[in-house]
Amino acid sequence: MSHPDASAQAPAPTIPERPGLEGLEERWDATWEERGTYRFDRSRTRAEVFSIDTPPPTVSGSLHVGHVFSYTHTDTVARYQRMAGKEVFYPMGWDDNGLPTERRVQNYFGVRCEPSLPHDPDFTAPDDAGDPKAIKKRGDLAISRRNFIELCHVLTAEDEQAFEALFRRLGLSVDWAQNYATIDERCQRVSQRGFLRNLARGEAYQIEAPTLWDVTHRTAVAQAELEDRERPGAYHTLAFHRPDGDDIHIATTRPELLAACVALVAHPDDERYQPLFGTTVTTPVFGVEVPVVAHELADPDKGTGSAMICTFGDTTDVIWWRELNLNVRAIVNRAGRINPEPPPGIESEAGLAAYGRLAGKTIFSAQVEMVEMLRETGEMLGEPEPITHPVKFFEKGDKPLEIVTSRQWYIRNGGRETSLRADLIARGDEITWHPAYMQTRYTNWIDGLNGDWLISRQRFFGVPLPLWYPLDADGEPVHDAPIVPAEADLPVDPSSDPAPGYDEAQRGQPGGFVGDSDVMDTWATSSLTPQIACGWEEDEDLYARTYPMDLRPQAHDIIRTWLFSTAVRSHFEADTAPWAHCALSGWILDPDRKKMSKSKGNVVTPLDLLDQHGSDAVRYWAANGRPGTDTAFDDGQMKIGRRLAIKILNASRFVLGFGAGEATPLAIDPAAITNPLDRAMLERLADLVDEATRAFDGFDYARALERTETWFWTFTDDHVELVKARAYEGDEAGAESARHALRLALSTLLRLFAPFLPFVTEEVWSWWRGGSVHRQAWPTAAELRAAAMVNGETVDSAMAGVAADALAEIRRHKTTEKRSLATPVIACTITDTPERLAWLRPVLADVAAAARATGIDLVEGDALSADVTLEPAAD
RNA sequence: GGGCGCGUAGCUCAGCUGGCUAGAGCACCUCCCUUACAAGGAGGGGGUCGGGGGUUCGAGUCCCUCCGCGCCCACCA
Repeated sequence: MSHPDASAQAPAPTIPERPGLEGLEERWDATWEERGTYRFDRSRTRAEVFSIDTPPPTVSGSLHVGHVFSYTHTDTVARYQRMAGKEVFYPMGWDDNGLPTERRVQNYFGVRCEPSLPHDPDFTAPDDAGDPKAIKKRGDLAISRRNFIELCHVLTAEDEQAFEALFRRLGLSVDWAQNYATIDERCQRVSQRGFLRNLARGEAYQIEAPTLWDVTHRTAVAQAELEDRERPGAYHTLAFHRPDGDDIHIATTRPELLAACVALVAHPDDERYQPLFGTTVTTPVFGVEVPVVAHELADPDKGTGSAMICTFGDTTDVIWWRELNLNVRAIVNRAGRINPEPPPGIESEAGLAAYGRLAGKTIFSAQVEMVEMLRETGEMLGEPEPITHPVKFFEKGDKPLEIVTSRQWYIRNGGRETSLRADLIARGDEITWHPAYMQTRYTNWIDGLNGDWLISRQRFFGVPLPLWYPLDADGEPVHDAPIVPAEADLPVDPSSDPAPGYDEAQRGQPGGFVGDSDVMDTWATSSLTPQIACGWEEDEDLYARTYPMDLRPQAHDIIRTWLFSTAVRSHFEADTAPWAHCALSGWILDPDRKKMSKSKGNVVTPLDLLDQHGSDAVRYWAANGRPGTDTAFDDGQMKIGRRLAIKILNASRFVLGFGAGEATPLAIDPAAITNPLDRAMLERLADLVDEATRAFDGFDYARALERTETWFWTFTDDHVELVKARAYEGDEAGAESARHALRLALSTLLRLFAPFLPFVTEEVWSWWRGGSVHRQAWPTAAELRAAAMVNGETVDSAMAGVAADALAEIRRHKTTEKRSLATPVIACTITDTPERLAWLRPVLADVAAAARATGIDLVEGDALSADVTLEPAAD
């Protein structure tokens, strides 16, 4: 073992007179950094390494309490693994890629990204950055994508420093030398290489198809980025006309799409409509002839049992359109407005005139106008009937999604292939889920996929798709023949780098090339965090020692995005699951049981929290949150944590206060531990170590903490009280036994607490022992049981409980008599069962001393009771 | 509509494969300066374990059902 920390010299014991928690965070963070306490030792083999796929927090403002919560959970596990003998690979990443950063940069600098502009190497950030008034006056500055990304780096660099400072203050045992940012050059390279590999193997493909489209951001979005929101709407009942003159009625919430109607649909078993299948009807207002078709997705119980199919109103329309081979009659453009030109099929004069009234309008205005026209023609039955219904939104958008046809890039994810779907579900079985039921969400998500993973985004601040297209003689791009870069040239930006084999002058020229202007979805990069962190194709030595990783900690709401997409990429790239374990953390709820969020204005600043309570105390609260369980924000728990930390300081000071005159002060010599009570205590401590170890091995840090804490308080209240007198003034062997046992217990407890309370445990460790407590070996039950043994004989740990019970019984009398616990006991008789008395006898002297009794008589009986006579109160 | 989780003391929660009188902390009440700690200590009150059935010698724990809460997913005319 050549770890730098192992060689640190043991300091001379120095125990402060009045130990405190103030300033521990700064002092120990600096020391850990200086000593390289958490530095990853890359000489270790894969089997010796525990690697963590740390979630890169989104750098778009500030960290919140939820981060403190979940990152603490991971850190306790990391610290445990490190002490248990693993070399922990614990990197940190920053997710500065994507829309949130883009928005901040636009607003902060007053710039707008224009991918068609050439890169300006001399560009510098505007002087008036951060001054909204000045920016408003001058207006937004259009800049190239590469310049825009440079600005993103400027702004995120500041955030990243603040984040690192907070995480250090919190005591995360991250190796800060292992750092990445999802928009940095290495990540772009890995991301683009990953995509090119997918492309080469046929796992990535492009297709022109109906796509979920956010009109605000003007970008395509993926299924995983959808959310439903309840919105007011209304059923409009419209009359379509049969050739025989009868009408057929359908209900719709989107009458503005009537011009996009390509068919009516009803369930094949619906007798009302069976006679009409195969016939045609004409649409109201526009007079377009459309077929009546049958499909089992039509629900006879909804509306009138028949629906109009439009291109495209919702995802069901897309299914019907595809499976029934219907026409395209698109009317909504990418800006969310009605196209100026009518779609094919509208040919009558009245129809064209009606369409003219809609052209160019927003969806909302078009609906108003359409309803007006339907009223005019009398083809709407009654009035619209208001309803509230769920509408699909882009999770970061504020207008309902539309569906437009566009050319996009996809990665296969099982959404269209049952065998791949089964393979990916099976990957879930290779991962141990904590808690186990979270795997169901993964499986359900894959089962519910209805398409492949759309990765292209019509945005700017992201990793560009590393592709160009040749232009034909007419200057039209040949999409089927994408030009790819050599991997050695990555990363590339096709909007400023010329395509291989072309000059920049040929950009946009007939016979030249054009760069793909899209970027990849942010998940397309973050799905590669194991590859990024472990140095895939960048540092093969590191990769071999760290991948596949041991642990992915993350929040449960992004199983469908981050977790799943990571599984997809590792499946394709390495034919393996990305990690052995994943641990899903819960939410932080505010005291009203609502999810904490910025918009509700109930976010507490993490730094304030750490200042107010101390990092160990905040970590204590966090570590009490069960894996996967939502937890209420509770500063009461932080106060308890603080008290625990202070108690550790005081108890340690007491335990280490003995034995200044010993030959080797503060040594721990198991051979000196001979007293049965001391030995029984160590037996119990061994049980605790077993339990804490088991809990940690199952990633149940909360249980490990709870058991350790309970044990510790019993230790201070009972054992320390019982042996105090003997440690002070007992005979030499008895005093030595008490002191050595106390020190062994303290050494063990400090190590058990170290994952939770890294600062206070390190502080105490430094008074007394060399090196960092965080690089010590995790305690074992075996060493404690061995220490508790004398001449190969063990003691029954029940002894400790019997002694504590007897003492409690005497204390009860003193309390009931309203006397101080220091009151001397003149006479005392303890009654208990023969079995328990047998345990009590060997430790009776300690009980008597702790009770301030000169002697205790024992009487056999049915159960514990005590007859106590106290020294009379002096008036 | 499907799936998952939760419902134990006023509050926050433990209670792991069913087993001694259902626990902890906080809050509340009483008492105690005791030479590690008053940022402490000793004690006390408080629960039909969401309701109802069932399996079992025995159920907070297993099964069924109902009620309530939360989350995820869904093709939402």
